[in-house]
Amino acid sequence: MFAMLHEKADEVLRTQFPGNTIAIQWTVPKESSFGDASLSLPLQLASLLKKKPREIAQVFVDALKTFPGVEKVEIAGAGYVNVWLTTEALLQELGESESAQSPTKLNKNEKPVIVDYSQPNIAKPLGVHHILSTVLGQALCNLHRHAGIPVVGWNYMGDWGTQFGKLAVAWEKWGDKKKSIETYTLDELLELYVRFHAEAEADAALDDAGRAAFRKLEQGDKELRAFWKGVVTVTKASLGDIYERLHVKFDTDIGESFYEDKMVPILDEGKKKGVFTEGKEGALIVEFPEESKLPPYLVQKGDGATLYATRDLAQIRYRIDTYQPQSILYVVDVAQQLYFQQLFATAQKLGWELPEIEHVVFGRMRFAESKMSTRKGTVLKLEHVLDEAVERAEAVIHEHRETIQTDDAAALAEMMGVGALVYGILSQNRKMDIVFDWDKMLSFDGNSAPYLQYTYARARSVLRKAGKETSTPSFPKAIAALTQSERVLIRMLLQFPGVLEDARESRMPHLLATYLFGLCQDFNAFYNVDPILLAEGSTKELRIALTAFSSNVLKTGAEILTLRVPEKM
RNA sequence: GCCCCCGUAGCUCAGUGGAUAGAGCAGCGGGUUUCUAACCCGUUGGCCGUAGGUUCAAUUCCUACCGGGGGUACCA
Repeated sequence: MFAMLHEKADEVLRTQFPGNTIAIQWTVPKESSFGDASLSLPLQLASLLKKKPREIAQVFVDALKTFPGVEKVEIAGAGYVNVWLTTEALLQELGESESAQSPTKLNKNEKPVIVDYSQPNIAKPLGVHHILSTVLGQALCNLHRHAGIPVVGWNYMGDWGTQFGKLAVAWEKWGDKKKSIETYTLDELLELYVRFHAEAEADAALDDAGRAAFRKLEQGDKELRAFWKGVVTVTKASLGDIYERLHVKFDTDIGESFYEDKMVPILDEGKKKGVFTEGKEGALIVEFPEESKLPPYLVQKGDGATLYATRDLAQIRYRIDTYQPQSILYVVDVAQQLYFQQLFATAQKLGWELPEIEHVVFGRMRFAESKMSTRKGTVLKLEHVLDEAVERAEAVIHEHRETIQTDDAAALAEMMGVGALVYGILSQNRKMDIVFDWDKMLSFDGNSAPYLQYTYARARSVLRKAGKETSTPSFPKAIAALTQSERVLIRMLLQFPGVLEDARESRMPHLLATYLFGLCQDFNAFYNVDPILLAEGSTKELRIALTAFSSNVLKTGAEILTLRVPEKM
């Protein structure tokens, strides 16, 4: 229907006002008194043609008023064309949009999108701030998969670097040798790491020992390799539990260590091509043209050691060669924006044929009081925040013990608590900084995960009572007239496929979160005003179908955002 | 110094060329013989940081400035 409206308007534009290249853009008006679809094109045309906007609008009105499925067309305001659709057309359109509720079949011919996210450091527990990249990245993976696009979800582990040398030294000095390294907890490892930094402040020799140990590890020292492997094993096991709670899944967790033997060829290539040149103190750098305003980019230290930058170049090469991706998305915070500009510019200078490559930036998590530091051990652990969230959810559930319907309060608390935290992050524009505040992060009412979950449970409850729990929504052929709240809800439901597309293409999951919240508001308003089970005939049929449709959209949308919704609560 | 992001209601945030700038929280007033009141309805509250410019139309685009955050070669 909308596609046909678009064509018709385009036809009018081409035949009545030839020679104009303005794009037709139908919008869904905010106010329902402006119709189901609106066109502001006459205003643009008017200034180009030096004619009155309302006269131009009239041409569109005349052409559209007899169009099938159109109930009413009006000129409004300065020269808008507002179109109302017939009930039949709206319901038909709704039926056609239903496919957005289930994932599109995987298109195997399409090249994959690599999403690089989470990026934890080995030997350290996840801090709260890690949740940003983790859930944003997962939501982006889900959005693409839902559209049938192949995805490689990539957890790029920080499993290499000087910190292992330091940890090895700390373990050697203060560790409990009776315990094998695999039986250490992350907390115990962190303790060693923190102690190392505390003591290194007074004893500079420790740092040297740490660097020396890492060099030995790089050279393949057997004992250190075993230690390193043990630490990696311990960390992965511990991370796995948290990822499961967050409903986050990766396709690969190839980390930094994987690229150890893949950097020399890159360095050689860069030198041969004259892209890498000698900088201060024997370092290898990339210089960019004056007008780019990019400062030099360091790819090898003066002492010959490699850096994160070196590994990232090797990684781009590897990803292109192995996956031939259509795009690579780096879900990394804004502090590394310049770094990624330099990285991408360097890959270009090397003359590589690059896929679309984008730094999906997000703001930093700040703390009202003080900055976090892993080295000082002042990090707020993600696990702790999740537990606190679930505890708060339990308290809320307890408050509602008189009316609660759930069969599994523990599962509900987990769903609500974790959901509240995740929703708080995904409902905000990712570019904004987030100031960590317990009450703000763990909101349970208003625009929050529990509100979505409650709305879903309510809808499901109605469907259970109607005996329509499992059937797919079926809309009646004809309905006399729609109530105001039915119409508002239908218009909202119609927007779901477009929202998924916008959220995916702009890599902005909050568009989906905002939409779902709006849908809940419209559904709850409908639920409050229009009786569903007590209605009769085709009205009842319609309302049950709308309830089923809404609940399906809610569940689909929520799960793309990694949330879970309960059947009862 | 230079570069990037942010500045919208008391607070936290949506909206980013179009009609009267929205929501949540907080405040005030209502709604339960109806399918879950974890809800809904109404209401109070805005020089959209400041000043110019572009446009038929600017919170949205451009320029400058002010305020906050981040970055700016041997960390990742």
